[in-house]
Amino acid sequence: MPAQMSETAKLSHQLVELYEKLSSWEQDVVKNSGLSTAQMHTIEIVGHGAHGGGALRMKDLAKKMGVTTGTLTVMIDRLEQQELLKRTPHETDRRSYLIALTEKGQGLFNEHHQYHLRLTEEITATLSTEEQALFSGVLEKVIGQM
Amino acid sequence: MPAQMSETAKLSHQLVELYEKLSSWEQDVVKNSGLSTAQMHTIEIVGHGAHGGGALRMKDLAKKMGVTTGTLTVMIDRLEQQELLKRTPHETDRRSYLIALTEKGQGLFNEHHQYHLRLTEEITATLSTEEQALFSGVLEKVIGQM
DNA sequence: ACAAACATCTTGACATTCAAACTATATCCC
DNA sequence: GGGATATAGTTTGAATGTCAAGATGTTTGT
Repeated sequence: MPAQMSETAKLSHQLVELYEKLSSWEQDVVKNSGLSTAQMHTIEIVGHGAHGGGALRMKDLAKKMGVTTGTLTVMIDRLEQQELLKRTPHETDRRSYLIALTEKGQGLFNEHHQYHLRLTEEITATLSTEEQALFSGVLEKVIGQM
Repeated sequence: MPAQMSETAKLSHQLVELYEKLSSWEQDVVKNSGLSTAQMHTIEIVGHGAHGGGALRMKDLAKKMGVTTGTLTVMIDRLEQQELLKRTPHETDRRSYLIALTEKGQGLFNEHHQYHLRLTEEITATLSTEEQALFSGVLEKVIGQM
């Protein structure tokens, strides 16, 4: 089915392009913060966890980020040195820590979140309200498929 | 405008989520290839360049990837050792090389491209033909805004 | 209470990355 | 043409990121 295939190829290309652009946008934004992208990514995940399901343990955070706990140990060490986040003992499991943002880290997260909102506004500026709702609906389906 | 704002916040969150999922999907796929994600990314850019505008110089490739030329030198060294791509002298500028895929590299690129197509098919499986076309149209606008 | 499983940290070995210094070539300007 | 300047790529040194394997302390199941 060549017609169908060609539509898939087009969409695939667009997804790659979107990904590339988001990636380089994020790199540019992060560059001005003094952190590496990996460090900012950690801040983002921890910050999001704080909104959603609460503080994460090292293991869960590592899994979510796709790295080993050994990698995460030094990452958290560095961010803790910069007072952006902190380890607090798990209440019932003394092997575990819960990783949470400090006030300073929360501030950085909020600031970065604002950048995301601004980017989203920019890239949806040409869409009508209906198109935005539609885009959102399709994204929900697409994300659900992954 | 809180209603408008809330829609933007939702879209922003969805974009982040899409990005995260694409990212971890790519990591999983690449893991089984023996290359790092950065190396596969290089293969992808060079491969795409080959379709579009022809072979790239080191400097252009570095810019496209958001790394310094120093970083790219060792990246290309490694990929050349693995015979996935090669430097060829620039015809008129003897300071420059043109970076191109070898046959082996082209094979890897094609294989990876197939993975992308398959993923795209999967994640659009629940969309009707109209929704797909609509999604594609919105993506085009969005990408154009970046 | 004891063994097995678990969560984290530490260590050692590489890979990745950048900025800055360096080499070779190209371009500009007189 | 020829010297000054700019550019392309490489090399170097230092910091960061990464993993696998082993060590330590904790929890769980029996």
